[in-house]
Amino acid sequence: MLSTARQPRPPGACAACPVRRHTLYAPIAESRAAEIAALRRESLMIPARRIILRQGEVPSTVFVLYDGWAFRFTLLSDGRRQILSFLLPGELISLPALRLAPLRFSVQALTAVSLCAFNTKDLAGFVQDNPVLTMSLVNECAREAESADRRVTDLGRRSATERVARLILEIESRLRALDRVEGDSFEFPLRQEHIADALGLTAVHVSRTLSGLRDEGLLSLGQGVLMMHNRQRLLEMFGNDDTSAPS
Amino acid sequence: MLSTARQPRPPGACAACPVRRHTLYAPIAESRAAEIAALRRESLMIPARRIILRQGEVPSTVFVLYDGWAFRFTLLSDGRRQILSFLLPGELISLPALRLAPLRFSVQALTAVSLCAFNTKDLAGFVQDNPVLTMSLVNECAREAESADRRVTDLGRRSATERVARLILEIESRLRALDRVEGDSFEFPLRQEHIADALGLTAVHVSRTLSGLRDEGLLSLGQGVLMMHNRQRLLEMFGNDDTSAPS
DNA sequence: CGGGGCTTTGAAGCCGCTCAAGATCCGTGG
DNA sequence: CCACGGATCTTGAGCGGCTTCAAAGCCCCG
Repeated sequence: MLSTARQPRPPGACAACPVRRHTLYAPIAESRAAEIAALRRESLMIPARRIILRQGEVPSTVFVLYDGWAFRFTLLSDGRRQILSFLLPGELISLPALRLAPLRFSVQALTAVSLCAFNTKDLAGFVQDNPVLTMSLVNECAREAESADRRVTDLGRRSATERVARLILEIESRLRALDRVEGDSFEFPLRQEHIADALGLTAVHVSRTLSGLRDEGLLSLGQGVLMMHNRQRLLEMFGNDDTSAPS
Repeated sequence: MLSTARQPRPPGACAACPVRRHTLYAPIAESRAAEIAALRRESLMIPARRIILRQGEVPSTVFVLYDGWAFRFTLLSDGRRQILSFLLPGELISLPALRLAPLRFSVQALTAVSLCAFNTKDLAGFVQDNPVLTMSLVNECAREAESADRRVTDLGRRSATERVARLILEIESRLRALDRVEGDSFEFPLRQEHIADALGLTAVHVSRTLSGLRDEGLLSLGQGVLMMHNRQRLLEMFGNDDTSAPS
């Protein structure tokens, strides 16, 4: 069952890591997985809602999200929150940490998550010694920049309905790449408040917006599972410009 | 005189390049400037408003902006425009080009502009062969990501007045690092429509917003020159969270 | 002395916000 | 198994920030 509350899988041996091909170090030959394993310091299980990294700190640890969902965000002085991105299994938490500069955002577990921890300096050194990994890092960086540009465009120039639909399409596309979409439905643990804080809206208006999409027969959402009733039409209406990975 | 209409300086010898210490290849010893010079293919003068790079193409040339202003943007199918960032002298146009992937944005000259052109593959090779440059590239990338995050937060969670004030503070801070601020005033060639398209507003409302700031005695804007009458207060009111480089 | 681009100002309207009350869901403990 | 309580979602009513449409003023260049 696609339950939000299920426990995340604990990380196992790197050699058999199912998310490996989606991580930064994907290009490393399978035979060299031992080198990654040697770098790994430990693995962690963290409950939902726990803060993983705090804005302002200089983390000595870099995490790879093994299972579960997390998100990056900033808090304004008056309490308003902006979610900058959602993090899915296989993703690094996070690149900027490799700079040894103070973090400009915090990271919080959305569901319960499991993490692999690497020493920042060890990983940085390993990346520098492997040109192919460095390119992988630059690529990863560029992909993140593209996704930030897409979000800026959504916030600056699109309506609430467009934003919500496009966020859902983006997540579906990323989950599909992870092979976590079954038919037309997939795990979707975001609360409406998360959607609102990511898209510059209020939770109340997200509720109305989702009702609208539901009434149009485009999708339904409940029990932490999202179901697309008409993915084709959703794509035509909202995916035209540049959804990350159209299929 | 700080005129928008002045001709941009044409690039001279790399060894004497005044923007060198602000570019990607800043860490390269001055004595090795010849290696950069050898990579440079040509230099260009481009008039205001000309498109420099087009969304969708895979540019074989990477440009460094030597003098003048430019901006990155995307166009939606219905004609709406979102400006993603403004480019100032010394900056690369642009990183993602090094990936040899189709560009997700276009670049346009805001003022007349002079550029140094490098062959994409040559530059990519040079960067890969110099670990210190690779780190520089990653850093540059991370800085761009941070700035995109800041823009997302502004668009998602701040009022029109906050957005406009913070854009001005950001540009002032970047120009200051380039030593292009004289006292409280600096060159500011953006039309109100550029501000609007960068901040998710309309030009009309930017006009009202600027009037408000002017009436508060905070700044004045005309002839392509912006003057801060009370930088201190402007910083206190709008710079609290994370303006790129507070001074 | 025109004329085109840009800015300013006004009036009206709409999208999304705020405040508030109910309904529903879900984990917890009896 | 049921009852409770907190979190989440839904719905309504009224408001406000920003937009749209429009007209007039300004500025600079030719």
